Amino acid sequence: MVYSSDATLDALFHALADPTRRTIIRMLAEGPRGLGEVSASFPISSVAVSKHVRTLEAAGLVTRQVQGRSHFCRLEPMALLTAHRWLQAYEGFWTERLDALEDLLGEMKRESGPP
Amino acid sequence: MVYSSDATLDALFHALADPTRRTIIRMLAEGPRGLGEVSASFPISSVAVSKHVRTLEAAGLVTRQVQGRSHFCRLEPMALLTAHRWLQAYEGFWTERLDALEDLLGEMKRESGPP
DNA sequence: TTGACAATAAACCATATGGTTTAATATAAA
DNA sequence: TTTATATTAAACCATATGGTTTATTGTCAA
Repeated sequence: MVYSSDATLDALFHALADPTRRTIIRMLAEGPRGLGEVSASFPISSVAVSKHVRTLEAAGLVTRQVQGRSHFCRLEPMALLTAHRWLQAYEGFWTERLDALEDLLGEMKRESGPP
Repeated sequence: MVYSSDATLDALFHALADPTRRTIIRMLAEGPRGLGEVSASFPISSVAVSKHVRTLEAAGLVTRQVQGRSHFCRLEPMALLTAHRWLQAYEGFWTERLDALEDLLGEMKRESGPP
């Protein structure tokens, strides 16, 4: 198992905790975009969007390629894997609950049963 | 597909973005604990821990059962499923990358090949 | 060379966050 | 009935956050 430091997870989950940043991620999942284009799709200032992108970069979720005066942003999905792995450690707990729920539903069906 | 509101994801990822709160989660994954016991295992004040637990409750990650003057906390793993599902939407992206990496490694092995 | 344009830096603001200490509240035990 | 215990409420503090507006900086185009 690969462990990620607290600081990494802090930055990662913090980056994901903002709706604007999650929207940027969804946007970049469709392909790399210029910062200008990203910025234009939000009702906040380009300065604010720029900061959000920096936060995403700090979390390793986005990388940037500068070309003249345009900056291109690319999603780094491997960073999401880190969060996914953290959650996977608890996967057993919810599947357990889902299974219990399924069993319960099965019983209810049998009880109200086929006439 | 079940969608979770922005506010839900905000609260959830924010709750996960703090190392103390993640430790509380790990602790409660072993079974329900009294708030006192949880509190005692951190170097911060019980008031601070209490606030963290409230944050976890707000995110739906923990529920509390009051028994006299003791409060018992229980992990609610289904809340984690919400975060997991959000991440799953991007699962394809990183598996793609992992596959590419695997292919590359395979090629390198073949090239340095069996003599 | 002179503007226009894309992006950041700096300064600023209101609010949120994570922590503290000191009441206050409710329950258990003496 | 006191007194001790478990927890929260309130007030406070330093710093972080998400936003703004106004310089700056660097690059492309006229």
